[in-house]
Amino acid sequence: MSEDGSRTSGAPDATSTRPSARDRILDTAFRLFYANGPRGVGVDTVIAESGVAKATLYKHFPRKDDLVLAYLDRVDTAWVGQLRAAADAAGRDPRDQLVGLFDALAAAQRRDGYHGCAFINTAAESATAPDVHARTVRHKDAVRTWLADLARQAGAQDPELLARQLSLLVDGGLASGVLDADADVPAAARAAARTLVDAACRPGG
Amino acid sequence: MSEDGSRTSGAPDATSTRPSARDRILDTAFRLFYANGPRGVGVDTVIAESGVAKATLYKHFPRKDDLVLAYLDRVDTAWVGQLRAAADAAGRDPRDQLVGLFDALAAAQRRDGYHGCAFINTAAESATAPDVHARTVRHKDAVRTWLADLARQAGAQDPELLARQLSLLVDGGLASGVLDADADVPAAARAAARTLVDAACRPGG
DNA sequence: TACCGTCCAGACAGGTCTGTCTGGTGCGGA
DNA sequence: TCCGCACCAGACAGACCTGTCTGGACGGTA
Repeated sequence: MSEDGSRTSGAPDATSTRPSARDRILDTAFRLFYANGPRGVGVDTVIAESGVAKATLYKHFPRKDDLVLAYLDRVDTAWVGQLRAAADAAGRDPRDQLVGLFDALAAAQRRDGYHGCAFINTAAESATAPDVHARTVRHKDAVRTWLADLARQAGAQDPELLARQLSLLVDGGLASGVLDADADVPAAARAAARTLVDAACRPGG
Repeated sequence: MSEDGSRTSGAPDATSTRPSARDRILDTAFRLFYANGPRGVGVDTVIAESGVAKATLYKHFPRKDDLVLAYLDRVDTAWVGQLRAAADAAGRDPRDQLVGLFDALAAAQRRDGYHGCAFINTAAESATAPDVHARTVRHKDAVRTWLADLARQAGAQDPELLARQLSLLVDGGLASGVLDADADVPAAARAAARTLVDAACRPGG
């Protein structure tokens, strides 16, 4: 995973050094891929907007697919971090955390250029791409495992089921984001989460 | 809307007439577009597999986008029909219908070549396509309006909210279908729907 | 027979895409 | 001073894509 140690050696002069070519490529790819879908962005565009030579790009990412996977890895880190932060901000009660994580959905919708779930979008446009497929499954599994842990801490009757249900709500909310960032969606998802969490954690239910 | 009256004149011999060129194009496009995404299928492939001349295809669908929209219209009709059929099969109680429609999700997942929601997939891969965008929004609105009607008949406290929540579950289930037809997804969605419907229709809730 | 509409077959132009290759620049260390 | 490394700039090949165009076959009708 960690292959880049350019930062560990210490930059001598932070003001004069611009980001490395690799970082510029990734930053540009992240922005363009999310906005247009990886398939909708040519390598030439990434090159032009990141101010990098073609040979440099292909040195760091021998295939375009490698760049797409690196993009997905970056999305994974960012999105999981946002979900955890929103959950933490909701307090110490795991039940509140399971509901509060939907604030990340609301925050994402408010951001400019919001366009739904990068994983779903990428998987949708590359039907036959085992690597993309695998990354997406791994990402969704990681989120669901985390949700199941929280559900277990919350004392849910069937933590796996609750995790899957909340995961459906998250994915549904993100999927609708491809179209229009309907402001009512996050609130509805959050309310549904509250209902499901309460029902799953009720002693008799 | 209705521009083709080839069927109304009455076919003289049903056994010897193969489908019209237009139908063959649409059938082939439906199959290929759903499997690979419209962007992943070239016009030449549609022509080859439907046994049609290029000029014929472009006579019926002057732009490839026109064919994509016709494909989405066909998906809309089919999917809405399946949802309504599943709801009807669940009995006469609107609450049962709101839950039973998730059987359509289960049935879809069992079908060979299942690949999630054609609308979401198409919208995801064509970020800047107003027509595709509009058709998808129209489709989702139609489903949600129907759900809201059912929710109103079921006596839900806030029919619009319940409709939106169930819609999220459907979309979430379909979105996950792009990856793997996880057999647990429809059951979880159905169970969540039951919980949400019960909570929304409870006198004190 | 002559005509017309629908259709098949395929060449073609013009564009975009990925990935390779050549050539030149600037910098740090031996 | 020389070498090696990372990088910039851009030409190029080969494949694929959309959309247009030509030429001909077939069936029904006057």
